[in-house]
Amino acid sequence: MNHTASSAELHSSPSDALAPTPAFSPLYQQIKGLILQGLQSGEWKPGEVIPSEIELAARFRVSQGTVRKAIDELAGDHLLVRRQGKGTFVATHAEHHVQYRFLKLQPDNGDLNSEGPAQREIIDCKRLRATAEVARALALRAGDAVLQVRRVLSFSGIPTILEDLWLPGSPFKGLTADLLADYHGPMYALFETDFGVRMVRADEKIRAVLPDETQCRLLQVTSGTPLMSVERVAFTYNDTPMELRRGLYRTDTHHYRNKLS
Amino acid sequence: MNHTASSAELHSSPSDALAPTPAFSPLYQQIKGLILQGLQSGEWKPGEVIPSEIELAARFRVSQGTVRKAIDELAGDHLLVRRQGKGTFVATHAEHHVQYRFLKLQPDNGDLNSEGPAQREIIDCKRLRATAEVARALALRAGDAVLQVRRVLSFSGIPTILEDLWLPGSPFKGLTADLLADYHGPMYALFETDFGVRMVRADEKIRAVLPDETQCRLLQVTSGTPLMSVERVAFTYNDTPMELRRGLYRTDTHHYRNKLS
DNA sequence: CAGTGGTCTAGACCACACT
DNA sequence: GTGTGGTCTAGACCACTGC
Repeated sequence: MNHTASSAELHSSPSDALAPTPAFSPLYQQIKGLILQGLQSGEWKPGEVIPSEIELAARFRVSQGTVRKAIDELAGDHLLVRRQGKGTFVATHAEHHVQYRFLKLQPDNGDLNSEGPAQREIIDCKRLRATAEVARALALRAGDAVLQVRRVLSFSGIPTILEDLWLPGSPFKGLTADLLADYHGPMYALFETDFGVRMVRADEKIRAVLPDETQCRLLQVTSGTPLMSVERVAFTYNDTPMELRRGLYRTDTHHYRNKLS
Repeated sequence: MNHTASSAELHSSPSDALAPTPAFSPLYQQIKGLILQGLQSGEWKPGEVIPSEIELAARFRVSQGTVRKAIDELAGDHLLVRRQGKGTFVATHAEHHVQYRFLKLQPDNGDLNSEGPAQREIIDCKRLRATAEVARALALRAGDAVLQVRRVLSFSGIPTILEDLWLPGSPFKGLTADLLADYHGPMYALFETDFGVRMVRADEKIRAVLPDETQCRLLQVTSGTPLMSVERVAFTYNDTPMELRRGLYRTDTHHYRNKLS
């Protein structure tokens, strides 16, 4: 194919000469954007196969190598998963292997499987109006409808994590305490299947804090027990914030693990 | 070139048929290993350029594309840095841009530059014998010589981080409190220039704790103040542990930031 | 200008999964 | 066997750096 011609189609119009950058972007970046569109639009849903590299190359009128590089980057971002001989799949939080990808707390004896799955208890799930703080985190306006969920996770019967979640009201219309309680599996998997919201990345701010009275009761600790406060904002495609989560972690039997590189 | 012939040279001997895996590894992985050797052996030092892709391709008798893929992975691991038009460089902790790559604590008002560099105070630097715990972390034997360093980092005059470091004795022979105090820049940069030790990755275990009396004094906090305990093991090439570091972070004006993806 | 990394292509062949 | 992703090659051209 003629590369120059095709990239002219894909490039932003050269007429906006006012742009500070010439806005050149390589073909594979543009292909990446097109595949991303397919993911956002729901053309390919979590867990499904996307078309083969050859098909995509034909559709976008580029070489297979260019599609390959685009998919490589998307796989690197954990948006796609490649499986040799089978195809390329849309990543999902519902797989047993990568379950709890965003939960970094683990038992002190590195044995992740020994303690089994967490026991979950939904304390509360109510509809309310966003405070200024919640609105800012979720890119809403103060007063917009939000859902608040409070739950406790226990390991081996010991309450270990107390979480408060805030979710934007409209995408999560229909979410109830019962729905959460009945679902077995990661909450982010439920969000995918029932609300079409896939969490792609997250930002955490961590501090050491002391619990208030309510928190003491729910986590069964005394008021002087130091806890980790983990404030997380999770994003879908397009860097849209879709969840604010405040976690309180007991770190007497568990620790937060971070790999730096 | 004849690919099969060349990879036969690079592959591990096919005679060890007892290996559970056929031990097949792609050419670019083997090239990656060869470049890694050059880095470990000190053939190319931090901050220096490595030979161009074309030169390496000629040296290893493979195509430029194969060298490219090897370098791509090493750059992804932050072992190399590519600079278009200039060449490929060995990564270093001495660059202003990526300084403190492993320090995730930052001021609550996201302004990383406003507070300027940390004030450092070396409290102690002494030679002693490894406890069982330190020995395990550093892959030494209990009783082996180690160096222990204690220091405090302050931001805007507020003592914020108290760190204890343990380093294996032999690679760091000659490290003194004066050397540390006189050096301006990241400690890991000093390790590179003066001891030929480059830290490549690290593992952190984080907890919330309360300080003991000594820690209270050094950080100027009361005994009930919750602090973050950050236990880090840092590794050089070949996954060799070279540092155990226990940090105590005040999180009243700062927080630990973690990006999940 | 020459040299470097960055992109794109086309084609061959290998490894793996399913049927 | 057929189709998928994975590897390797060779060659062309682009973008950036510094002489």
